[in-house]
Amino acid sequence: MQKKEISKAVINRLPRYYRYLGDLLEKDVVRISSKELSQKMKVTASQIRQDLNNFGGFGQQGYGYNVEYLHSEIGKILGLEKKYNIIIVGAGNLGQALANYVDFERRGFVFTALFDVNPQLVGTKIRDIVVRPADELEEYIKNNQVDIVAITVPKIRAPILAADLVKWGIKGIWNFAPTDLNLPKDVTVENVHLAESLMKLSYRLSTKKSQEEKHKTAVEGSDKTNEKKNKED
Amino acid sequence: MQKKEISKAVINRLPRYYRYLGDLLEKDVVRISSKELSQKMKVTASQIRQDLNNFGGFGQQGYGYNVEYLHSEIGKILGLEKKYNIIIVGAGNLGQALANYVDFERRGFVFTALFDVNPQLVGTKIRDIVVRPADELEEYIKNNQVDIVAITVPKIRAPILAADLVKWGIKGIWNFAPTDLNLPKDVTVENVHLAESLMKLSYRLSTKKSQEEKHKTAVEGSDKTNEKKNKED
DNA sequence: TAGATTGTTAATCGATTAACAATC
DNA sequence: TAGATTGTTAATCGATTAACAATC
Repeated sequence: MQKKEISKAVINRLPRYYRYLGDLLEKDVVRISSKELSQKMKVTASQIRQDLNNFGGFGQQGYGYNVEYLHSEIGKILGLEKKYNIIIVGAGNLGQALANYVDFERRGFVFTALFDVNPQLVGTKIRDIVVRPADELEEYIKNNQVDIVAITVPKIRAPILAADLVKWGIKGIWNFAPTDLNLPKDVTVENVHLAESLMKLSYRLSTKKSQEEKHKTAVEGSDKTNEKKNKED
Repeated sequence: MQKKEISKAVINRLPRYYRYLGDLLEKDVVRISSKELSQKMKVTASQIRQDLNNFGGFGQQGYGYNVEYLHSEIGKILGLEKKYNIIIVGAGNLGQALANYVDFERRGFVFTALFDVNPQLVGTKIRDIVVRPADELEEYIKNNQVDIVAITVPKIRAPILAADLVKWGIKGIWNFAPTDLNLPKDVTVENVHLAESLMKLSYRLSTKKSQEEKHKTAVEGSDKTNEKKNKED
């Protein structure tokens, strides 16, 4: 009785629901309807109800959803009731920035170690996390519970490192290197490609600019044509 | 004669095409067919051809695509032939990490200034970029070309900052604060939500784990049922 | 009970894949 | 010319939205 596969689009939206519900919770909001939430989040109420019903009925007809309950349920779906030990390989600026990001710990993501090849960095501390030499990585993984490895090494080293990590039993990789890692399918890779994010921004900036120019010309040229359908992400 | 709107899914894929073509270029590959590229990128050849034909015919029947030409054309589409001045507001770890990321400059993204409210940070330098006091932000924007503002301030300050930036004429925002910014539609916001990325990873880790358990049980219980359709992102 | 709002089915819309004629 | 591969149309698939009966 295989449960229907949850689509990736739905999963991508879950953390955003979780965030909005967390904000509501902080404001002591007790209940919310799909309609109210849809207005806040700028999505359709229908989509919210469809998304949630992939995981079960969390609401009540005529009432809506209990904020605290729904928040906690989505947390469970996202696997946030568990604790994750994360190690960071690459203690450069990005690795250090991650290690300093205390906020993740609230959600159960704990940075337990940092590694780097650079002897200058080895031994230094980020918060209370000491930077270890990269050649101790294998041993560390064998002797400690490591759920996720954040890869913040240069592009060229990332694929080799990833292959090693897999060999040593790692199943979760948070990849910041600007490259795709081709790993066995039982290994989960989540990519953060900052350069690509920036390119998307530049694409939208340049098309928006040229649209405005076109628009200006049109207005000057003929008459008012002011209607603008816009579809945000 | 309004050109058909390019879908967001297509735009999201463009930077990845650009990256793969850049890699091929470095390896001195002269031509590539949609089929070869599709195998490298693990997408369908049909999708590649459809995507590219949103912007015009870059290939040649019987030959494929010229790597250098296609790379350069996608670069133009992404707006990478222009130069973008980026300032960073929030010179904490993440802001510093970005400022240090030299690689963006190759693509025409130049960090020109850093701002922070913390007097301890003001005056310090990241590479050759000095950290300025936040109250000089408005003046700086008025006197310098600023194309993109990277927001790396705490969640609570982000919406107010963003509203100010818009007031001062900023049209492009690269938002790292874990909140949505509701801004006029002529302002382009690109979000990088690291916490949400981590939650997606934890979702996939926890579901994969339970699938394996289910799978193991199934195998033990009955017999081999080893076929696994998998659909990666 | 009447009103509100969910859960869920059906209709629509959009994106992906397949197929093939055009053409290098 | 024959083979290869694009550009593009048509078919399929999936995701979003609309609608409404169920029910609190």
